[in-house]
Amino acid sequence: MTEDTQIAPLIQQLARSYAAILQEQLKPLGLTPGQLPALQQLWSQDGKTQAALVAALQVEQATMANTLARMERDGLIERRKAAHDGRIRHIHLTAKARGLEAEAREAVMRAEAAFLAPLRPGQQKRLAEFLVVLAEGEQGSEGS
Amino acid sequence: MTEDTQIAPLIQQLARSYAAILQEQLKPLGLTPGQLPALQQLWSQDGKTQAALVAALQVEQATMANTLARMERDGLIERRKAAHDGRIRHIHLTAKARGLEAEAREAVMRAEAAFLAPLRPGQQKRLAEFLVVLAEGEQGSEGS
DNA sequence: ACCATTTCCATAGCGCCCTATACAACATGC
DNA sequence: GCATGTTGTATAGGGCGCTATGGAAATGGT
Repeated sequence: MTEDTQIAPLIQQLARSYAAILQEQLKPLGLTPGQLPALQQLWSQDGKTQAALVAALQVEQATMANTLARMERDGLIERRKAAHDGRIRHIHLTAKARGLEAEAREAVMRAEAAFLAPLRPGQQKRLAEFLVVLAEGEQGSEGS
Repeated sequence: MTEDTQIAPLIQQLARSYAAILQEQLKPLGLTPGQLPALQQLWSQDGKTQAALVAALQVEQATMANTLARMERDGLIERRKAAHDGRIRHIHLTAKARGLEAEAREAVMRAEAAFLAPLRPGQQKRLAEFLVVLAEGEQGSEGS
């Protein structure tokens, strides 16, 4: 029956499905899914610049600027301009954001677990391998 | 090193990556990725209602209404109200949209092929099986 | 010193997803 | 027959991704 299963649309659907699960887990914390990657970066090292976040997370600069604006509006971060270079703004977590780290980490783990629940651990591992190949093959596939 | 590879974010990234590839393939046709699912439904059977499209494609009703509004604006569809029931609007393709079917089909196949290129066919098949399990497990997991 | 370029960030505008709400048209109960 | 409920769409508003553009601060060449 299902001879051409159309993998790509499935992935898009799963991405939306996971976003919904994660959003539900994050709602009690007052966080949104899009804020998480930036928060994780800043939890590991506070004071990064926007350019550093853009480089670490694979999003466009404008996307990051907008996400940071929402996070500032929500009282999660402050942007302080560097003394020695007026272009650069270091992103600093507020006490509120620092206090959310443990709970957020648990929420992410719950979301990931719920998302992957239909697969057994061994299958999850093989799935991850395939996805990594796809992700690495997609960008800069040319060359060795 | 990579003990918890974080599968879900990978899927989100791949979904964005595929969207970019598909968008590039569709651009010459004047179509956008979000219009495709509705178009495919209508190519297979013209005149479906919005409710039928919502049921077939897994999106919210409001999302479909907005997508259809953009498609109407772009001259791809017409919405005609049913004679016997003033609530219902049958969605009909324009000649322009009908003429794009073959090219769009090829564009989708090219996008899918480019996306999956890093994996060999056998791996693609196993990946598809995993994803189907996830997709089916995610929605309505309760019951038999 | 100055002009051109580069670097870093912000803004405008759009696509597509969501929830919540509004509203018109049909269906039903009494 | 009329109020009540249900059904099919539309609208409002927001998140998060993108491209394109603008602007301010540093840098580099002459």
